[in-house]
Amino acid sequence: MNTHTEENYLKALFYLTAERGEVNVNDLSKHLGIQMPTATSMMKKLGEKKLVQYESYKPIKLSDKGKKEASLIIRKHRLTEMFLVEKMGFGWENVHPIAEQVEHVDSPDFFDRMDEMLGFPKMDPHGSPIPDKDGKISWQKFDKLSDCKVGESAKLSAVMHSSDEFLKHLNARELQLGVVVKVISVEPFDGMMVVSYGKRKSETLSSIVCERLLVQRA
Amino acid sequence: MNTHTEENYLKALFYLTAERGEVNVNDLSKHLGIQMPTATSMMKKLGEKKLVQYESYKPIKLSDKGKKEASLIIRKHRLTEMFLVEKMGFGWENVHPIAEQVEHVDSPDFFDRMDEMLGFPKMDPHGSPIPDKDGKISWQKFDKLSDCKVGESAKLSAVMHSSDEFLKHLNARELQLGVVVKVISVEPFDGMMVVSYGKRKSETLSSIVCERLLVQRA
DNA sequence: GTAACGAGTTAGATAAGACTAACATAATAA
DNA sequence: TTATTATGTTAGTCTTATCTAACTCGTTAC
Repeated sequence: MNTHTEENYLKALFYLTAERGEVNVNDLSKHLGIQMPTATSMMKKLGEKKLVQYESYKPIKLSDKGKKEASLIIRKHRLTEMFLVEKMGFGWENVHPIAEQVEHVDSPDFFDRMDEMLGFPKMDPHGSPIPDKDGKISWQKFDKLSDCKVGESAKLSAVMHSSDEFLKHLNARELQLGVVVKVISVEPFDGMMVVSYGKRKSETLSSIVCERLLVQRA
Repeated sequence: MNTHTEENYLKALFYLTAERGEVNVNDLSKHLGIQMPTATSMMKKLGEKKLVQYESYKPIKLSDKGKKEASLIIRKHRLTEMFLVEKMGFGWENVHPIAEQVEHVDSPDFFDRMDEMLGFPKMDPHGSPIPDKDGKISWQKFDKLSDCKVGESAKLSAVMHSSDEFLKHLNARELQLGVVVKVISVEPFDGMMVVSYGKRKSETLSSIVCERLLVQRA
């Protein structure tokens, strides 16, 4: 069994690998808000436990074992988020800090029961895939809304880097997963988009927002 | 804010005080499965934080502040147990170890939501009172089944020292909270009781069990 | 091709929470 | 009342996870 701290390092490595391809000590320490020597010494430790492949001055890689353990923590996190939203009535912008704590609970039964009550969901409230019991993730390919052309319609399917503020921004515009958005116009200079969906016939979204909205084209 | 470890000490002190009146370092260390010096040093620390009144070689007392903090952790524990049983379908014999972990989650909203979903329950699945948001506990006076006389009827209202094995023992006899039990006979030598309830017309209970069953006389 | 800077490591310190060994106090029994 | 036993404390060590300061490696700029 790993400590909570070790679990948090594994999770961070998993996310950073998915996001940036390669992870170095600097990225990792910034992501976790710690100093570099702390990260270095933890990498040595996780290296000894065969959870990462670590050699001085080289990029850090999760081993297969490390990937699996990270996935299983992420599974617990995402199941918890889904449970909080679907069964306990929380808003999708409020569940992260709670799930961040509950994910460390050591009780397969607890999470299996959530899974069952939720009907074995494939996605969390932000559209991120929930790993299965073996830690396997079925990656779905989404397009960014920012890649859609004028006239195209697409279903909002997931959000990237879901922060509190970003999700509140979407809430204020009634942008929920499942909504079908049509691109009315794109500002060539800054990529700002005017879109229509539901009752909203002309909503303007910044390119920053459009980059972070993942969609399935109609 | 206190650490998980400190929270566990506060909880232990609260339970031991309720149970034995006075707590000494030896009791505390045995209860928590640690060595005495570890308990001594933690008592000094909690003393500095004004959570306990501690003087060398004297019994340990929780301060009012310490009592309140302990109650609030117990509140989270018991709400969680109730939630696991009522909303997630766990057996009352399986919820303790999960609640032991979930109780340390720092999120008033999370527990308030449980409370609300449960209809603001006064008792946990074992009949123990759930402290209110101020940490106040409404103690209810129960009799032990072992104090009842032949011919008396009483409603099973709570259990003491609810361990896994004890609860399974009750499950096997369909003894749930709320069941009305009638005392058929008492063995004078060892206090063993023959009782009837529901469909069970003649069930024999050891005095150990009867001592731990708390009832309200009819 | 070397200087400078960013990234990474080593060494040593600290705090929390545990331990053991050794000593001290208090309560109990003879 | 003294000896014995149980309880409690002190001192010192260990591990985990963090830090700072100082040194090293590597890459980019000139």
